[in-house]
Parts: sequence; structure tokens; C-alpha cells
Amino acid sequence: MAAVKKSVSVKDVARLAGVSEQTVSRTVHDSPSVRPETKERVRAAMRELGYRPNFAGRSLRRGKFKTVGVAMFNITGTGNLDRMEGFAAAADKHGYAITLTKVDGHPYTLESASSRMSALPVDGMVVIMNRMPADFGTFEPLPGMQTVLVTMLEHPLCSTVDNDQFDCSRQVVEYLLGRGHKTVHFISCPERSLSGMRREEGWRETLRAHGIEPPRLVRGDWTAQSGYAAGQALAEDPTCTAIYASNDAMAYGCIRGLESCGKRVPEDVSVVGVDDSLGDIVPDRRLTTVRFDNKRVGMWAVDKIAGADGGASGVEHMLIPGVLVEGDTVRDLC
Amino acid sequence: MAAVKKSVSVKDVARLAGVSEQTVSRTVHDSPSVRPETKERVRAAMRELGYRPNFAGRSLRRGKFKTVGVAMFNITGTGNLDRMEGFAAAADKHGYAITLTKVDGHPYTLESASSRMSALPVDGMVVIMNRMPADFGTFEPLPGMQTVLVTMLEHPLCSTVDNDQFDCSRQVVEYLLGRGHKTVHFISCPERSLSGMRREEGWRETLRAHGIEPPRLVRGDWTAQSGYAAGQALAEDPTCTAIYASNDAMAYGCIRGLESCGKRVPEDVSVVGVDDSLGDIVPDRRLTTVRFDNKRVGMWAVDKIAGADGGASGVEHMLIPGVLVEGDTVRDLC
DNA sequence: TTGCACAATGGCAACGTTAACATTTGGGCG
DNA sequence: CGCCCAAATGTTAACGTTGCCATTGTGCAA
Repeated sequence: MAAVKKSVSVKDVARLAGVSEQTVSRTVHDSPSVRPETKERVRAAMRELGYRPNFAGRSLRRGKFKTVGVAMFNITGTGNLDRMEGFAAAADKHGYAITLTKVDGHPYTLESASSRMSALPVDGMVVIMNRMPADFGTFEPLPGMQTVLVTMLEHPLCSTVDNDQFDCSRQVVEYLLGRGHKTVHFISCPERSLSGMRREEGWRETLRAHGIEPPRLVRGDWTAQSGYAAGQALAEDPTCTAIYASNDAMAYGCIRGLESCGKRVPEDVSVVGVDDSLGDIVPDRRLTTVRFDNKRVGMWAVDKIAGADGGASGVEHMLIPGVLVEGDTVRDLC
Repeated sequence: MAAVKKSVSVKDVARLAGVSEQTVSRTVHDSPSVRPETKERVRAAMRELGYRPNFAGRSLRRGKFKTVGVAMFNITGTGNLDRMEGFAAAADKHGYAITLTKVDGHPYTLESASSRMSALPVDGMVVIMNRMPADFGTFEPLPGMQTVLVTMLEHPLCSTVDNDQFDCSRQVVEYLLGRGHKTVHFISCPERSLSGMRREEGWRETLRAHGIEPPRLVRGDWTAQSGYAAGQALAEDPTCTAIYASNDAMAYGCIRGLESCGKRVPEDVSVVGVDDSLGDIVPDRRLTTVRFDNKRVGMWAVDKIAGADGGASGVEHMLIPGVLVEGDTVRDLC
């Protein structure tokens, strides 16, 4: 075998095909102003040499990368996989690629995500926010780099998109009240979770909107373990007929906790979760929960960047509502 | 505000700082042969203009992208999130970025993944295989593009890495036999899953190695539902004292299925899952399962590419063993 | 004073691609 | 037969960066 040539360029193809470099370029882009038989000759040369267009040369010339950067502080997190599915699907649709970057969360700032991205070949960026970045209020995106934040908060300079956590709680609370429950108890999450806090607000405010003073909440930590403890605690409370847990794991834990105290679900107490993250893991008793469309969230974010393409588009804020999925863990008191 | 200049280049910085472009470049790379005070002047100019090095120019010059491409046929899949965590961590370590691409699975070939990547700015690529690609035997990676496959199969031209599914089954079966069980029943998965079939082989061969003829397996479909049905079926079988399910969802389903027939777990029947994918979802009864280190799998793949950097490294095959995590669903008969 | 080593900086070219413009060729029409 | 238009192809330059080599300046030993 001959030594591998570093890389095959248009120049090599042009030489072999006996045409100019420009004609090769035109052939690559299937321009109508190249004679079919010439095209075929060029294509044959490309095949023979194994020509692949060089991305760097192309981007340098065009000034565009056709790539969207995604910055994550935590890769592992509920819904991230579905979001990525959405990123990839939307990118595909626009002929874009996705560049994934893990950002160190110390400090937890948008600036650090932004500067991390600035040296990468991307035309725009998406930041997945789990907590409140220290510089949320003051952050401004890099010039020329369209930036979309995945969060419920609104930002003056960046478009934002996320699941509507407030509405999620509204749906759950109104669903339970509609089934005749006099109030809804709540198992919350750690306070630093933005989406969790928004769920908490939704619960509280929806109850108030119905003239009900929210009962004391039980603070959980996302684990089934904490849901179990919460269930045992709430089993003591005779006013508690309906529990809304901030996620599915706590909901399942809560059910077991209630049962360990002799309460039956849903006969004595109804339980609702959020996320639909565990599937029908208990096949004979499906959890009533709220399903989010994280794929759609991801698609929206990338669409915003890749769809704008040439023309800069304005700042927008999008909240995507979840869908309440009825299972077997809620009792209708009416 | 003045109209935004397209982009700031070394030339602009050089002009403002009153030095040559080369000195700017040297400053960017913190070369020791630039006087500190000159460096400071250049840095000030960079700050003032908001200079960011252009990736395309740089890659074009260097002939390297410092990026690893990841091709997935299915983004959503058990363990993918952890794998991505591994990709990102290893990439970070080497100063690389990750480019993520969804590959259409029609046809399901390595060639389609490869050609999809060929036009992207990547130095090497990782393909996550879930099934058997049609061209597995004949595939050859693009010249100059180091290719790593995430699969248990070995390939003559591509390095491969994956969890050791065979060893996983061996561990489970020997663990159960060691607890005094006379045989181990198995709930399998759909036949097109490579890793699932390997688990099945491991189960079968380990039993045979211990002189036990494997009982008839029950075919499942990954869902808790199918595990439930399997549990009910196996509850009839008096020889069945230990069940090994191909994943955790089926294991949980199986437990419920057994219980629905009056069998107690683990008193009457022991159950083991695989994946540790659901956490301690049943807080008062932890499932005995096998935990895989998918993050390590991801890191190995990217290390292989980014770590080689200059020197091409040879083809290697890596299997990473899982760890059996003892829970409360196995009874010791001894 | 000269010569020399070394530190600091500049000039030039090239990486691969393609937009813009230039040139050649063939054919239709007055 | 000459003119002009359109189709097909070629030439040039530029995108931003950096490796290589050339140049200038500075201090020190001979």
C-alpha cells in the first residue's frame, strides 16, 4: 500500500477528472450548470480517490458551521434523553449537527457555559438549566451566537423553553379536587430545583385559587426513600385523602409508605406523581402521573436556532404543557 | 451601536494592539516568547474587541478538529445517558468536544452511520450498536477516521467496548446456585437485542457448566407487563425457586406476577434483575440486580480516540464487567 | 569594537472551499 | 456571415489561523 495521503481535496479530484476545482465544487453541490457527463466524470474521480468534503474549509468559507451546541451542567437528569432525542431530530431536519458539552458547575453560571462554547464550531447554543445560575440576571449571550435556555424562567436576551411545571400542578390539583377531594397534600423536592419549586408554586396557588389553604408540605429529596417516609408521615393525618408527589419515584415510595401503615391506595388515599419516568413498573397498578413532552422541548430549542438560519429571530418564551395520564391510584369520591 | 462586524479576527486584534498577527496567535497560545507586557496589550485588545478564535480557521490549519462524533440509532435507550456522561467526561479530559448524531436505522448499517459522520468535523467516531448491522462483517471504517463500536461483538478493523453481558449472567447464576438454588429460570428479551441474547447465552452456558440443563425460558419484551405474565406462568412451576430477568422492569413485573399467584418473594421464589436502572423504587424491598458502569464504557470509547491523538493505536476489544448488587429479593437456601 | 547568541517580533504562505467574476464555446437569428 | 445570448467551464481571491523562516533588538564575552 502506498502511504496514506493526508487528505483528498477538490484539487486532487479536479486534476484526476481533468476539470477545474470550481467544477468539482459545483458537482458536489449538484449545480445545474454542469453537464451531466462532466458530473459523472467528476463523481467517478471522487469515488476513486475517496473524496470527502472538508468541513473546516467549507465553514471557513461560508462563515457558518451548521451546528448547534448543547451545554449541560448535569448530563444525567430526568428527561435529558428525551430532550436529546428532540435536539437530534430537529437538527437532522435542518441539516444541522449537535455538539454536546458538559459544563463544570463551579461556578454555576451561564457565562461559564457560554465561554466553553465560544471556541467550538457552533452557530448557536442551548443551555439546560437545572438550578438558578448566579449570573442569570446579568448574562448576555455572545454576539452572533443565538442562545436558547431550557428553563421556565424568562430572560430578556435569550429565548427560553421548558415544560410548564406550574400548569402541571394546576392540572393535578384540579383533577383531584374534581374527584371530590377536599384538599391536596404535597411532597416537594429540594429547594434548589427550579422546576420543583415551580411545581410547588403551582400546587399552592391553585389550591388558594379554589379557596383552600394549602396544608403543610412534606419536603422530599426525589428518592423513593423520602417518599416512603413522607407516606408514613401523611398516613397519620386524617385530613389527607390525596397526595401529589413531585416525581414518580417519591410517589411510588409514598404508596409503599402508606401501605406499611395500613392505608390502602387508592381506597383510603389517592396518589399522583409527575414525570411518567418509570413506565408501568407496577403492571397491575398504574400510577396516575403527568407526562411531559421533553422531545418537543428539545426540538423547539434547536428549531429556534437552526430554523432562524440567516435571519436573526426575536426572543421568545415557550412553555409546553404536560398531559395528565390517568392510572389506578386515584379514587373518585363523588 | 455600530453595526455588528461579522467577526473579529487576529488581524483586527493585531491592528488594535499594534503588533503582528503572529504575535496575537502566540499570545492566544501563551507562548513564552512573547514579552509579558506585549501579551497584556494584546489581551486587552482581545477583550476590547471580544475576540474569539475561529474554529474553522484553526482546524483548517491544523488538520484536526478535536472532536469525536457519536452515532446512535436510538437515542433513547437504557444506559445511554450514563454513556454520554462518559463520552463528555473523557472528551473534556482531552480537550475534545462531542458531536452527537442520530442515524436513521433504515437500513441498519454501519455504513450509514459512517457516511453520516464523514461530512462532520470529527477526528474519530463512536457507534452505539443495539442490533446487528447488516454490514457488520464487511464494514471498513473511513480512512483516517478511527472508529469505535459499542458492542460486545469483536470487529477486525474497529475497536469495540461494552458491558460484559455474558459475565453478568454468569455472576447472577453462580450467585443463585451458591445460595442453594437447584436451577435458575430465565425471563429473556426480544431476540434482536444483541446484549439480551448474550445474557441468554451466559445464563444457558453457566448452568451447563454446572451440569444443569437450562429449563425452558420465558420470552419477555422488556416491559414490566411481560414480566408480570412471566411471573404468573412461573408461579405454576414447582421447580422454580429462582428467577433471573433480563432487566429490572421485568423483574419488578415478575415479582408482582408471582405475588398475584400467592407466591412470596423471596420466601418462595428469589428474583434477580439486571441494569440497576430504576433505583430503589420500592424502598422497603431492594431488588437484587447487576449494576453496569456505562459511564466507563463511554469514557473508554472516547479515550481510545482522543487519547491516541497523534499516533494511531491498534484495534482493541474491551469488556467491562458489571457488579452484582445484593438486595432483598433473594433467599439463601443454605 | 566586533562578533555572537538569544530573545522578541514580523512576513509569508498554505490549509480546502466557494462566491464572484471572467472566459470560452456553440447555436440561433437577422 | 456576423452578432449576440446562454451554457459550460476556468481563474482569482478570500475566509482565519499558524508553522516556518527572516528580521530586528539587546546584552555579553572576546
